[in-house]
Amino acid sequence: MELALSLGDPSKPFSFLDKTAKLSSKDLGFCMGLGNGFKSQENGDDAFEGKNSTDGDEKRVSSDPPLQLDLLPFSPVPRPQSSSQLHLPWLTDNQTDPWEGLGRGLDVNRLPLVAVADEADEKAAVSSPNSAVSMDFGIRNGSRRGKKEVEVEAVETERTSTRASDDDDNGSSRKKLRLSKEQSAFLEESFKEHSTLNPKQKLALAKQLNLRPRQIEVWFQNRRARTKLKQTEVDCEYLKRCCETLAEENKRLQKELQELRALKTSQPFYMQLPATTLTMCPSCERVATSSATNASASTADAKTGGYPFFSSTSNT
DNA sequence: TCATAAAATCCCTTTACATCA
DNA sequence: GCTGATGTAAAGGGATTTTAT
Repeated sequence: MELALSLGDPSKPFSFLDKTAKLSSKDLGFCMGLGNGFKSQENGDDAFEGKNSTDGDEKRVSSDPPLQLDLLPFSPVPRPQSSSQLHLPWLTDNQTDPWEGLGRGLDVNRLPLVAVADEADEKAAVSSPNSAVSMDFGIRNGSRRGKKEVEVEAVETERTSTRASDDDDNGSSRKKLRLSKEQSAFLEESFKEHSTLNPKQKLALAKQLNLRPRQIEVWFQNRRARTKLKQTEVDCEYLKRCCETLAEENKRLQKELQELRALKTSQPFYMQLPATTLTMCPSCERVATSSATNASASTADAKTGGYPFFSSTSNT
């Protein structure tokens, strides 16, 4: 689906696409895009890919519009911290090894043993999606949490690990686990950088967070969906306001037109003045200003039987 | 070069579970 | 403790793209 609506400057109907235009609330014009079809320029795969432009995944066009909302004159929520602080594995441009920096990442005190493990461990991680190691993530990360929270998480750890073992027994049961705050935060940071992942990045994240790649994938899918939903809500709100504004404007113009018509009726020769010439299409009765000269106005008078409003010029 | 199947990934929708008031 | 609302992880399905044959 693709919906584009443009009011205002026709030369830049989609100024938000070139990312440089920031529409202000003072601008009468606005542009918006909903739905699919726009490649995210902001994502600029290179920044995400580092040098891994040969992965093939970068060719995929993100169907999401840029995350940043250009419709409304609000300031986007400032990012709490730069990605460099987190050292996301793929953010170092000169990095050829995707695993380089994993350990630096969240400074988990060398926590993710799986991060230094070989590929064989990935399968192990698959079988234990949310093991105690990952649940311990935040604690080792030095996050300040209350005792209760830690206790809850401990219980949750036990529960999830139990569930995981249950799932191993019964693969048909749907497992529902809560990602830890640290995992969510890290995923959020990753998402801020790029809303889509290539397989390498997915694997890196999975190892970093000790989750299954499928979980990373699903999380990003759900996250994109949430973003899109919020975006749609904001867009709808803005469109609603625009609609109201336009309705008011229309009402005002209609009223003005009515007054002019009344004036015309009461003062047939009012428009002998060399003022701005108004033209009206006789068929659709739309009025528009024109640069008509007095001469043309007088010509119109002749053609319209002395009614200067009705110019022969059709501006519709 | 073209056709095609397989794989991967996406989005969308739905379901199921966790949490909270 | 029960219940409804909400949030979200996960699954399933269809569409699209890429790749190998």
